[in-house]
Amino acid sequence: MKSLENKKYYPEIESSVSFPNIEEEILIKWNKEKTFMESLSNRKDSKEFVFYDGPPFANGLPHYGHLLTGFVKDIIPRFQTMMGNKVDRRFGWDCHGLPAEMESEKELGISGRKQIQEFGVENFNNHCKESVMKYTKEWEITVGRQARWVDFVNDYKTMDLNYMESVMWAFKQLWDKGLIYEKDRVMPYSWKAETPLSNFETRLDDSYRERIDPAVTVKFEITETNLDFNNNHKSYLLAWTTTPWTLPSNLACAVGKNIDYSLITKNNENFIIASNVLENFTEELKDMKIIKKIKGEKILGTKYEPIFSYFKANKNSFRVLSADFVNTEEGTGIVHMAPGFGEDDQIVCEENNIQLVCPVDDQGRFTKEVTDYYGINVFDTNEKIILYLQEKNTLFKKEKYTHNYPHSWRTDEPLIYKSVNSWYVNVSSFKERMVELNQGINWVPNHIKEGTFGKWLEGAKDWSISRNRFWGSPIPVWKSDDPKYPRVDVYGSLEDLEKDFQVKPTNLHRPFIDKLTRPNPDDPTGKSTMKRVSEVFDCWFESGSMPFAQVHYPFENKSWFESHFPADFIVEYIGQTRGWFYTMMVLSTAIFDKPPFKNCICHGIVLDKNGVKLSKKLRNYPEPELIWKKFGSDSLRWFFAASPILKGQNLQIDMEGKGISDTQRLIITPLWNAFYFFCLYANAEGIKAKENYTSENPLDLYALLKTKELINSIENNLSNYDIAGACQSVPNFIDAINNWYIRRSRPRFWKHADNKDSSNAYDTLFTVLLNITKVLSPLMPLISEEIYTKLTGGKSVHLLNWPTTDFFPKDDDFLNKMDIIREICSAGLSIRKSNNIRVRQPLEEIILVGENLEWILEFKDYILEEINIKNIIIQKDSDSLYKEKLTIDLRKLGPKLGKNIKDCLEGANNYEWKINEDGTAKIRKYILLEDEYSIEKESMPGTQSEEINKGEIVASLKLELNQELIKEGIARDVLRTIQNKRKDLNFDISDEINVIIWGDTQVQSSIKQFKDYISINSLAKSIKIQELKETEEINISEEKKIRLFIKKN
RNA sequence: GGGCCCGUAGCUCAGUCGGUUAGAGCGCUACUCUGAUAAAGUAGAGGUCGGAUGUUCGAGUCAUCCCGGGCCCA
Repeated sequence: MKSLENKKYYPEIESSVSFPNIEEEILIKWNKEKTFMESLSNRKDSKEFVFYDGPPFANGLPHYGHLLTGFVKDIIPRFQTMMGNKVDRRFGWDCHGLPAEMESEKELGISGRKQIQEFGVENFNNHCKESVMKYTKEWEITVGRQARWVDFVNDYKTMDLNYMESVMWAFKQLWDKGLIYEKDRVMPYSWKAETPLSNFETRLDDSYRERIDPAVTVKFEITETNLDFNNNHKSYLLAWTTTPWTLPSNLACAVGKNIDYSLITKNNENFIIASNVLENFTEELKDMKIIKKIKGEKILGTKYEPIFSYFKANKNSFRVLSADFVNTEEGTGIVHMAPGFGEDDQIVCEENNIQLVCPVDDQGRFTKEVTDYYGINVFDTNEKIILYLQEKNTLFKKEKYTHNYPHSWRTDEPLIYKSVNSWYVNVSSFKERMVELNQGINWVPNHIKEGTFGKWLEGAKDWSISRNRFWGSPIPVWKSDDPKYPRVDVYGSLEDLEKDFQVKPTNLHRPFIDKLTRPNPDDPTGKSTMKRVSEVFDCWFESGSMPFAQVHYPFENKSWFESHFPADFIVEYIGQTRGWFYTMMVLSTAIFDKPPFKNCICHGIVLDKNGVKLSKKLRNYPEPELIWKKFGSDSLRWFFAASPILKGQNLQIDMEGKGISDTQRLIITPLWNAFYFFCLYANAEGIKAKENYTSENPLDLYALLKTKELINSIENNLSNYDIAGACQSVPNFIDAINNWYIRRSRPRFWKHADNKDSSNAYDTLFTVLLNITKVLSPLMPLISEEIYTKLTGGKSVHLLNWPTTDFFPKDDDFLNKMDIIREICSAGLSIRKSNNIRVRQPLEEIILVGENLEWILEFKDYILEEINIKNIIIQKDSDSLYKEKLTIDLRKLGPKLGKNIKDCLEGANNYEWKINEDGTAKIRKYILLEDEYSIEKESMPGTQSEEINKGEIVASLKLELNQELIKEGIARDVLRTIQNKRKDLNFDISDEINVIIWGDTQVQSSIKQFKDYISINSLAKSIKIQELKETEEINISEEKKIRLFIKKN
């Protein structure tokens, strides 16, 4: 069938290939040919599509979450590039912050502020600078292997001088707008790291762990109250706490106004406690008597004696206050308040003019006011304090309490809540504006806008942006060191600094920046000095500054920034609604009064098989390396892209990568097979195909229209940032091409290279493959590149424009027709199945009943061949095959008939209806208008007929056999048996053979009659009918057996 | 305790404006077909749509409550 002198226009493709190997070769090729750069320079003068790349922490290795984000960060820009836009992709690195410092401390074997200072801030920061970039190589390798195109050369780093200057500028902008203030506030505080942490810092690293703490219920002796206990005993408030160490700092107690409390008495002591917690104290309150029940508001104003006397003189203190946050879930319904160590406590006490006390130093030790515990870490004083309470007879109850408590992610020590001085952005003053601006952002999934993100903005609190640390952008505030001559200077540029300090800094890091001091201009004595405050920025302030800081705005690139802000598109995981999305929103609203981005995809979290977050400790995920080697990165990309994870849901991934192998098996391999088929036969026939949209062959038309449909679908979905939606249209398409178009067209691809229809087939398949490699290129960039380049010899599919559908056929109705043809074939096969008639047995005819079905005859051959039948009969109606069934339009009739709809429905289903001459229908006593019902065909019960296209067509097979048909069936059985034997003997497709067969007389006569048919299809040079005693009998069907011998010619 | 998301077949998920008998893909079983294809076709098994109550002629879909999971905030 093939001749050796045929010219081969396509590479010889293996049917089974190693996709990982192909991928690696493509990556090498891209590298060599600098394809990414070319894709950018091609679009030099095009409209820009602005993408912001969120900077990862540089000192960790990339994991699945990064891979996932990375795929999306690649898919959308590739698509937009093909759509004619220029899409810059600058990589960014988040260099500053606590993780970087902690890593350095570990590497240097030092810990804590004191040791860093001894080591030298300059040395320490130098080390941070090196250490923080140590995994950049690994990042480049991984990002490269996932076929993500990123510009690593022009990357930005948050530790660059230019970047830091822009951050400084941003702070000055906020300062000038009056949005910055400095204040003591209670914050999560790490006494190991000696710095407060922002609330999202404690969350993002999953810092909550189980911890067992003592929980004590203590007695506060009442000194003055309006309550009447009807006796003269001493009275006490019962309060509960899991942090006994905060008791020395107690300044008040709080109750809920509307909570019910009981006044009770036992053993000559009175107590106040919430009524519905009494059952938790049955033992301690055995034999108690309830004096009366009251609402919390009656207790307000009651005064008590502090347990510790350190702050006895504090004004307005030691009273019962009202607080909304009090509940009776745990404890006593009376909350002990230490405003130095609880945020809620602080707010309530401030409202009541109580000045807070905070007798704990930076390292978590009591200061000297607390004489008894001076210098001891607060956690170590818990037991000592409990002992003291016992001695003083103020301990009412002691328990162990297990709860989730935040820990420092690095050092594992429990955090404390502690009042510290910090710089704040007054976010609450413009949160309404953020909510408004948020309306202009398109979120994927949509519910993020009003849900997670919208709600977060509505409740936004002021943001603590300073950290008492070393490695970070400095807070650019200089203060007078003498409170008698106060002065504050804030700087927004290097130039401003130079003006006042006569030096232009070349490094804004500590300790260099701290060396800039000058005499206080407001101090006539000339003795005080302007010194920088010691804090550095929260690194989230820096990443939030990325839109402008990455280009050193406003000092450079002014017009660039103005045309590249806001971004068209960003993507990160859903948790960034508290992180990067949020901090960008804050800064962008405050400084520019604009949203920072227009479209944002929030993807979900990658989990293991059991729904547990992936973690290095658990090793509960396959190494990316393994996935690359086994399946390649396109499989992983598709697995992610087609999954619900892009709609904010979680995605489970198992150790063996099952979902990933399914992707390869169900998507990539079938696509490859279509390509392989094309190359195999085009080479065999010596054909060079060309792009051609004009074939009128129905199969070609169908393939082209399916392709057009696919292009439109992927384009619409990707334009709307619905990547999973784009993927979803592909399996159906591949099925149509492989299992219908190619299968039905197969004979057109061989043995008649000169034939017009054949070249149409080649051209069409070529055109289909060419177009799908284009539209799939964002979704599987490596495999589509391989197919494209092998198919066309072109440079790269990624340098092309998105295909236009202008050239494709317009007859979209044709698609429906062909789909009905496919349905008819399914019905035919189904009828065969239920009647137990094998497909090789030809049948006489298929009967199709319905209105206006003549068009089906155009497609006659496909049906005949697919279900092995001789003829098609089309009829208008047939009483024996179907009944007419009336279907009511419930949407219309439901409201009209109300309760009677049931009766009407029953009538319709029992065929108690008739159509009137005016087109109305009568069912039982109801009259239905013409548009309130429809008539469909319903096949008669039995095995011979099936409904198609929702009852518009009924198909039936004529099942009777005659001698001719039986003989032909036997001939096909024989052929199949010969073919199987060839396969068993490993003969080549083109080997010619000689055949000897023996069977009964019916078999013999079949073979004689269909000798040509058998020999042509099995490449048999000769077929002899001859007795074969030695060879085994083979069943060729349920009834027939033959003996068969074949050998190569 | 509050907010957001989710709960539909063994698995992964669709399910429009509430509408008659709840779908797809994968997996499983049987049969069929097959010289590009580790492919394909036909069928079968597999569902109290997390639970309850309510609204309605009618609820997977709407409302309320509860249960379970995830994320976030207290």
